[in-house]
Amino acid sequence: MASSTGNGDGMLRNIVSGENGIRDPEPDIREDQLFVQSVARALQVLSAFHRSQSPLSLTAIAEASGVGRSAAQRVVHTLQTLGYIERDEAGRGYVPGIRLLDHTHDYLRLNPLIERATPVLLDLRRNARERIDLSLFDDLRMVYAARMQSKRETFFATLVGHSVPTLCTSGGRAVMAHLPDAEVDDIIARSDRRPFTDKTITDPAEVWERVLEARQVGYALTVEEVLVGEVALGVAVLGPSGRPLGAIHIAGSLSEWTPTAFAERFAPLASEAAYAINRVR
Amino acid sequence: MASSTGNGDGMLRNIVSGENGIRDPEPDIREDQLFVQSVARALQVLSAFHRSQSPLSLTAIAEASGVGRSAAQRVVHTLQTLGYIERDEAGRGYVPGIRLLDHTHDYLRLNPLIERATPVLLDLRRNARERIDLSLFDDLRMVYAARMQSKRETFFATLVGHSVPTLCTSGGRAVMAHLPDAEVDDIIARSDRRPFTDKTITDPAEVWERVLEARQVGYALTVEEVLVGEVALGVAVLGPSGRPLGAIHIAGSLSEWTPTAFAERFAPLASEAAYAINRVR
DNA sequence: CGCCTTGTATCGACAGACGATACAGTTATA
DNA sequence: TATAACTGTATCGTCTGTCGATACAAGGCG
Repeated sequence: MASSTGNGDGMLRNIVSGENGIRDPEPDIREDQLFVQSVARALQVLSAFHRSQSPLSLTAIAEASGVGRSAAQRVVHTLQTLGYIERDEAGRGYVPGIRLLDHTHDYLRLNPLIERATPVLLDLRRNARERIDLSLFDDLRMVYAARMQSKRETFFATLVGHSVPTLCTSGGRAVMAHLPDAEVDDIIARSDRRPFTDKTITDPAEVWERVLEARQVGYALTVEEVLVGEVALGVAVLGPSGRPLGAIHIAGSLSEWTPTAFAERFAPLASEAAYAINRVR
Repeated sequence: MASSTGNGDGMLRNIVSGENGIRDPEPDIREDQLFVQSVARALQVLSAFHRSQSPLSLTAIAEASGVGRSAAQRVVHTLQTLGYIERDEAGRGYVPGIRLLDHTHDYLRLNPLIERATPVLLDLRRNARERIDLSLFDDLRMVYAARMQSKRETFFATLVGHSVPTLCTSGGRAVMAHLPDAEVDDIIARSDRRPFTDKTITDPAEVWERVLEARQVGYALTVEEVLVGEVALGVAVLGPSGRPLGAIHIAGSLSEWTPTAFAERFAPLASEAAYAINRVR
């Protein structure tokens, strides 16, 4: 049941799952004088939900977060009191709490890129009539911060906070095109290579090819690398220093577009939008 | 220079500010055996940004969160290491970190209401061609969890996590219409009465009138109570037990609609959508 | 019906967080 | 230019507050 031919479903990553193939935030936490363990434990507990598709029981949280049962209990109690964790509707187990959205709001509000980008993206969506996303570059992954749907979408793919590997998304490749070679190598080397679909390109040489192409034309195009039937075009958005901070995506369906037609139609629009965002201070 | 005529700008709440008139989450935290102070401190530190419009310095965080400078320093250091706080682009001060969006994603993913509502809302937006929101009922406030823009919007009003008082929004009134009288009284009594605009209705009797009306017709309509020029229609979304969990909003501009025309056009659509969401188990 | 899992609660011991304090680097004021 | 007022960073000893162990009530399930 585990590995069959090697190209079966088991090898492909499931995009709807919380498991997005990105390693844990805590690689080798040094125990500084300044590093507060109890704070880290609290966030570990909250992070237990990253890998879950359903409400978690207390003991499930404990083992998922690698914290003792007692500690988990007390932390959960505290987080629940503060509204960061809630009981499930049905009363069976815990789910993340609504107070988390307050911090989401703070993050989005205080992110200058999002502020600059929002009006431009709304314009872009009106003109393009396809799905528009803004994703933020976070090392190995691109995190969606603003999503503007146009047609019917799968549920999970439309959520703020969803993240996909930098390696195999149009926006990620566009971002890599603006990074020094060494950093690109580094990202490719450290990235998870498991494919999402049969078309996902994860071979270092092939990825590099796409990155170089993106350097030439100013945008990156991916076809069915994350979602079957989807073509996506990404253009990087740069910070004042010229460093890429994220990317604009335009995504469409292969049932309506050929990849080349899609690129011809939307590359100018996306580039223009990215330019508008970069230009504003 | 403080209070002039009493109806000046100073009396109105600024919707773009982080200050949304909602009291702090911590009213009177009892120090249980089970309550972990250091966890609460960490979240207090993160909450310092709720009232800020710009990056905060270490000392600013300390005093905004009511935590000693030393403690704030260590907590910030930890949160930064974990990615929950970042340095500002310009290097002056701190802002919330991108890792917060991971928890946003978890919250949205694991919220069954959002899962059920998303496809319905996308349909609704396609049919209505106006802005569609899903807000979640959280005591005195309604928190926006999904936003589907259609036309140009002001930046801050479009963010996930934005919250507005239950008292004076269409969705909040629709929710109150499904609550027992005592709870409605309670909410009205505890709510902040500061108006957003000249048209904001905060008088208890008048609010009750609107709630009763919503009980009759099944929806609530607000005109310019939060944003000048905006008319909004809200319909409650119920949980399995019949308790209101949130609301669907449709919002339009008074430059295109009279309030009555807006209600006639969109009340059926919104009700139908809410019904579809309620129905699905 | 007893068994297993759920969440809740208490207590003593000692890990570890707290406040005080100090220092270096940068921006503002005299 | 001097100097004051900030920034962020770092160290240390005391004592606070968290940890693990342990126990118990309330459902759910065979």
